[in-house]
Amino acid sequence: MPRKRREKTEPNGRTVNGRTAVSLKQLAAHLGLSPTTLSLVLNDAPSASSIPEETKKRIFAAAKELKYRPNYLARSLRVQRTHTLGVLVPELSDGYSAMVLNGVEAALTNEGFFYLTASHLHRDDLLEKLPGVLIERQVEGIIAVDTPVRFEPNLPVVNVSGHDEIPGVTNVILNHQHAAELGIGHFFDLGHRKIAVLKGQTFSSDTEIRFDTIMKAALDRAIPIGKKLQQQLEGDLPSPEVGYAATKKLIATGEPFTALFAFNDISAIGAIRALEEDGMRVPEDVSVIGFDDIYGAAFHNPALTTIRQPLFEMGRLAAKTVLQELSGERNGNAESVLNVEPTLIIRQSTARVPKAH
Amino acid sequence: MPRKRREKTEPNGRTVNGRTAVSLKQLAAHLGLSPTTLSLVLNDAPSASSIPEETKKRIFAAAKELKYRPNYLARSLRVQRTHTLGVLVPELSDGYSAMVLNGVEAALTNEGFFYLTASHLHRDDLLEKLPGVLIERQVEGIIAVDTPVRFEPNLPVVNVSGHDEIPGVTNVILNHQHAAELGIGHFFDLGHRKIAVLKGQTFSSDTEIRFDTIMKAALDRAIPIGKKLQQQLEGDLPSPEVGYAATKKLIATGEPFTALFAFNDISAIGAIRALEEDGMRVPEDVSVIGFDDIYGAAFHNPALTTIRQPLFEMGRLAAKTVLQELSGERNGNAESVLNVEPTLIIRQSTARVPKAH
DNA sequence: TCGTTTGAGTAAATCGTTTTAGTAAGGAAT
DNA sequence: ATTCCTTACTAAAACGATTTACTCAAACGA
Repeated sequence: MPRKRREKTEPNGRTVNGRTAVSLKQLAAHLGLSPTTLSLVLNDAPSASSIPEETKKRIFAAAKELKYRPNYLARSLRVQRTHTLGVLVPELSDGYSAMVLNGVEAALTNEGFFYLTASHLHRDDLLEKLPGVLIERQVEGIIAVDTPVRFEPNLPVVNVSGHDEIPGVTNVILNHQHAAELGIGHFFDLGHRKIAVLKGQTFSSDTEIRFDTIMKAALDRAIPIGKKLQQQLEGDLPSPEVGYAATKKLIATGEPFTALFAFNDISAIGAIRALEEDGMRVPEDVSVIGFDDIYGAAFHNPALTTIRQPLFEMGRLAAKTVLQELSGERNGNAESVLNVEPTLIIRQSTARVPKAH
Repeated sequence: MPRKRREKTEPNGRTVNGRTAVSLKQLAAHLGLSPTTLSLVLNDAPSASSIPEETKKRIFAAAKELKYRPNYLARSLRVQRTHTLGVLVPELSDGYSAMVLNGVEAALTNEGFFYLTASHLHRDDLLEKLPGVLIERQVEGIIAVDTPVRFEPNLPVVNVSGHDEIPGVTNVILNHQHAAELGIGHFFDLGHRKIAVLKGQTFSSDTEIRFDTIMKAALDRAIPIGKKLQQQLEGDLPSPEVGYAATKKLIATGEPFTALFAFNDISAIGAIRALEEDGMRVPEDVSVIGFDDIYGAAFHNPALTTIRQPLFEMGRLAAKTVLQELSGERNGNAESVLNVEPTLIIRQSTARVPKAH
């Protein structure tokens, strides 16, 4: 049973269903006016002031009637602005990037901007290629989310959770010292002295400072964290699996600990599973702190105590910053770091150190 | 401390750092050739066969040296193809859309396509406006994810989890009968006869069939599900909160049940929390089945038994379908439904019905 | 009455490509 | 010696807007 719609597609790919999308020229012809006049009126240009209301009305009416929609491509080409950004992310389904993207979008839509997303999946070839492709498509700026910047930043570039100081790249980063203080401080206050740490995967831009600041905060409280209590996450699946595996290894060393500082919520969830499988209850036997506060952290069982990163806010800030550079309100060479603050969210995965210890 | 980079930004917004992005014309001038020749050679057009290797080499060399990158806008305008799709989603951070987007992207990147994402947040004004804006930007097709299609589909449109039969719109949908059979069948096999259901929010496109098929599957086994054992999710937060609230209400009715079929994993997680708060253990006292199998379902505590939707696959299929329509391999008016199959993933949130019942 | 405004528009260039339809020079064929 | 191919290119139109620099008529001022 054939259904109605596009009866035919022109060789050029343009759709013809009764009425092809009208161009300004066609609309002008229809009205017996020149495209110039229409453009002036439709865009409310200053020089349209001499055009009588009467004519303007006719133009608007015809535009509505024939469903005229300016071709953004043509306009962009002419005015040399695409109102489009490129966003580089490792992957979309890890909860982290999606939340940042949400913030990006919130900042962009009001300004009439859109964005092209490109996932590099931690693949070197894509990390090389994608920025160029985005630039070819005339994006006006690039937001790299947890992604190393390996291209010449000759357009506004903001790196969310980027830690390399690259001229021309603005980094939006969490105050990691503060985050580490909050986490370790919380453990310390609960009486924990044997703390283990899950270090992030090598490809994650936060891995190093998060680890270093945690070590420092612990040391400041005279709680050195030995080699045996450090485990690095391995594998690039955005699933709790990696935290699970790392925690298994941690347990296997035999070194006792009463608290575990996970790299993020996802790995904390995997860690808890591993701990419980080994007969250690959370938080009765071991306290666990996550990082990020993704959706779901609150509803995990036990609900995750975690260091919240304002991911939405970070995305929004990144986008706002690019927009400011574009509008000239901000100089791309100005201050290269924008800090955001973490919050300690105390839930059920942490408790006082067990008596035995 | 001023840093180096874009020393200056031209009034037109184009970057000038030493070397402006070169145009084909400039490259041609540099070589003493015409833009035509370069275009022919660079695109390896058939008529470039008469150009000697020597010249071709010069052209490629110069292009590389001056970092020539064709302006995609100009090209798109000329050839009337943007190689860009628009994707409409309710929200990015709910895990569902992100997963579908992942699949979309996987199908697109090999084909040189990109996509613009637009979230409508269930807002009517955005649902009206966004499709038009995407079309203005000359997207070649639209993928609507769990989003009603309220615009004229005069370009390829695929709706993921869309259930309205709209001429010209292809729906990618899960085989819900099968899904319901799997879930209710599983409960039945475990001995459950008192089954409660969480119905989705009204705005979700899957709400109706999912509910209807579940009711039907239950009835087929002579287990009618009374009004009191049905609760509808309310609120549009993509968080377990809504499942939690609905389950509280369910409990409040006093009607006993030993199994709960949640609308999705997120709400299942909230439901489990509510149940446990009320002293009912999962799965010992109540069995819970989720839907979707999002990341995290496996690592929830208890691990969620769930009906998996192949979300990645659905995204990929949607994108592939649009591409096929564009290439003419597929007629947009052909078969309007593409089915994908669910899988029952048995984990820890379901068990045999307790003896007492 | 002549020059100057003002009003109501328009022609043409432009953005950076692609593509169609050539051209001009040299050699081969007749 | 003329025609006809090749070879190696190029001019110009086109895509669909925006924008600069006009034109032409009527009205106004002196």
